Amino acid sequence: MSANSRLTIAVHMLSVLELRRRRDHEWSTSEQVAHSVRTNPVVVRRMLGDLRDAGLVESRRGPGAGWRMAHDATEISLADVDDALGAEPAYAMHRNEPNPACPVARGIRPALEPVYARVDDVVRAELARTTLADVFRTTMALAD
Amino acid sequence: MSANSRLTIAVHMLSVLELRRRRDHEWSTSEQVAHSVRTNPVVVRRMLGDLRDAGLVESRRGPGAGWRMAHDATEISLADVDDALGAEPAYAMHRNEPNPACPVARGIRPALEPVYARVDDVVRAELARTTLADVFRTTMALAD
DNA sequence: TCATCTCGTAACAGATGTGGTTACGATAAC
DNA sequence: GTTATCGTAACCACATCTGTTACGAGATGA
Repeated sequence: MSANSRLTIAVHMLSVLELRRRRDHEWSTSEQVAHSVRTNPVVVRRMLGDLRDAGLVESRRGPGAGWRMAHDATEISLADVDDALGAEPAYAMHRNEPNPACPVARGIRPALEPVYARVDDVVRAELARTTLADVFRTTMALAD
Repeated sequence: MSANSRLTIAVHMLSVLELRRRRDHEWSTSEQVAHSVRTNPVVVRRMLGDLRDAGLVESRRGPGAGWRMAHDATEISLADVDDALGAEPAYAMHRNEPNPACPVARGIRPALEPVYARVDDVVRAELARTTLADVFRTTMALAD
């Protein structure tokens, strides 16, 4: 299984917050967000909870409570969202230690490390080029 | 769970083939490769089987059989290996259809698609810059 | 022909990650 | 105090990946 749809879901949730805010609903409930994503409100609260811990959204409790974005959509990039989700790099080293008796096993990890670091850099740089406002604008334009 | 150590393992296996070839062992068995990676020979045969289907390695059966690289290490890039493994993009769309009654749900996927496509492009481009020969050279240099 | 070696591959178990669900306490508005 | 909603634990279901056993297929050489 891959964890690779989490960024999509998070951006979807944030876009729902943005849409509702523009329609004069400052706060949105996990139930309302869940309805658009077609998932369970607990799933929404879990993921928005991660985003709140990273400072991207705010939550409020009690009646009339819910969630809202903590910043303007122009100030949040997809890289920020990916970070907030604790996303792991696309490529990782061995899960189990390889055999140190073999020179390949000893040297392969330090050899691949800088390669993977560069890959991670370009991914983050590319994600940083797009903001939630960009995504929201395109989303609305393509909704019909 | 993430499938993200597969490229590492594959490059490790190919490097073992390269090392043994340079030591005048043209063919290597899955048992020998498994010893360096510290895994099961069947795991090696499965993964090298994928690489063979992509034309990166060759296999032979019977006594004295095994595996060898099908090309020079300078001619195979990490992007080729990743392709051969059938690697999936780092980011994917929703697993379940979102609610078409919501404009965000309707527009979010076409809006994110080009973003993810660009991410995939830069990842592939970065991986294409490194060949197996590059990795092998660095691996040997860092083995001690 | 036969013994032997190794690949090729099916089948299954275990670990792990993600998402969905239920449940219930905490909090805040009225 | 009633009500709405978050916060979070607990559990299940499901998919993927890895490791393992098992055994047939193919090739070599005596």
